[in-house]
Amino acid sequence: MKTELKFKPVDEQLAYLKKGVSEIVPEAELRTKLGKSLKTGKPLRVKLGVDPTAPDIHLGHTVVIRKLKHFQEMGHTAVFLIGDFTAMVGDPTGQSETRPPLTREQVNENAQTYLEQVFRILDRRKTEVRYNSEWLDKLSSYDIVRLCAKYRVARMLEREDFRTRLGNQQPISVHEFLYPLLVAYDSVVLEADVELGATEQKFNLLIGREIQREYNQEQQIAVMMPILVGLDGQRKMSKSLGNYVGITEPPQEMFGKMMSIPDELMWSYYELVTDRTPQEIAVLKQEVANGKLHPMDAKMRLAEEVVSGFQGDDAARKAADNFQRVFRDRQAPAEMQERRLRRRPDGSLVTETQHISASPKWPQLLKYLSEVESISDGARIVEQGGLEVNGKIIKDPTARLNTQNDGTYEVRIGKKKFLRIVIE
RNA sequence: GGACGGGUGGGUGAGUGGCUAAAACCAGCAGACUGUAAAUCUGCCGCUCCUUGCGGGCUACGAAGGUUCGAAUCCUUCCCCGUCCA
Repeated sequence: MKTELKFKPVDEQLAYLKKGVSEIVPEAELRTKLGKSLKTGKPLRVKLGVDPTAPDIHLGHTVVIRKLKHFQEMGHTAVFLIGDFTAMVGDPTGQSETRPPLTREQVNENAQTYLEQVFRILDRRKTEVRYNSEWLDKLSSYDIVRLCAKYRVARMLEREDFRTRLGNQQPISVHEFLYPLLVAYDSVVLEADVELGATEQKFNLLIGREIQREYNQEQQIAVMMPILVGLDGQRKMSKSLGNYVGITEPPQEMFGKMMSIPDELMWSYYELVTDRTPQEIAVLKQEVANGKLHPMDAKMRLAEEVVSGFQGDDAARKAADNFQRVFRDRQAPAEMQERRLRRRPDGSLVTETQHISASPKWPQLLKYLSEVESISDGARIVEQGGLEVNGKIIKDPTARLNTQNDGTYEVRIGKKKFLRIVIE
């Protein structure tokens, strides 16, 4: 009896896997490996290492995770490596200065939330999850010295961020040299056939190849994805720059953020964070170019697709409707976040965490509700006409919450924030 | 170990005794315009209090002390970074 072919033909696989990819080093070798796995029926081990340096993942992280998913869909083994050890070392990539190291507790907490979020994309049952502390914790000083002996300082200094820091008279700590070596060692332990990473990881991925060779192992293929540009259209998406879309954000928020990207950027988003084929994307682009499709509509489709990928079709549909309503028709959203305040017998108000006077000034109230950064910030917004309460703009920062009202206030802060304050 | 240079607000970076909550630029925020895009224009941009006044208080120029009516600016000690020499 004939066994069913476990893998698709090499060319078909390659075509699928190459979507959106920025570089494969070396591509010919990937073809060879795919061929071999097809023949032997043995899946490739595809490594993606992530350092849990923050509790949430955002759209930028998903680019490379999606690529891992593609390999998974082709029947290969997705090895999702959590760099719980390396997160404490700190990756110098793209850093203009030494990163403050994280504690083990922070790292562990982050790792948990990461995983939950990652499985919104990857198939949980088919993913091999590993933690590099598993082996890195056990290395002796001797092992580490041996590992260091396998690489040269001159090569290390070739790396751009080291070079520029050196040139700018900025500090580089010795331990930062260790990071790429440890990551490379992970590949040795995991016997990775392929390692995924963003283009900025090229250096690390290539060291992986060299170190594997030193350990007499078959070398991994480096598959690199472009960096997702953030909402500002300028810099890489990152939490610290605030130009990101978190994948657990409420649908409306996500939708709104997606709509705020510059038009030209949407094509790269289509390519990197949706399942559209390159052909489909080309058609859309064409339609926008010749005026058949309004850029805003194209962007709305993108936003809806992205939101539905994480929050489901219904939520995405709703978010899109809401966007129409609020920003095209300039109405208050159908559903507003509601904040409740309780009035105590003595007249003062309480939130979940604090006491407020009986009729607070708006800037203060907003600060207590954490809707503005500080009271000064709130006052600023009010003075500049950014506050609307029950359809009326309030410009006087000393204006107070008037108590004669029925206890419900529909509030708009700036262009994007809406909430309903209910006093009970 | 020695010589020299440096540490200013989210970032770059001016300021060398009062006019400095600290130039300028970037980022950010609000408003106008719009498609919550981009570009542009206007304003704001430490925190806080009130009776919102060119009002009061507090905090801030690596840290701690000191000099002075007054310090980011002067002195002392310490910490940190870089360059060169060994």
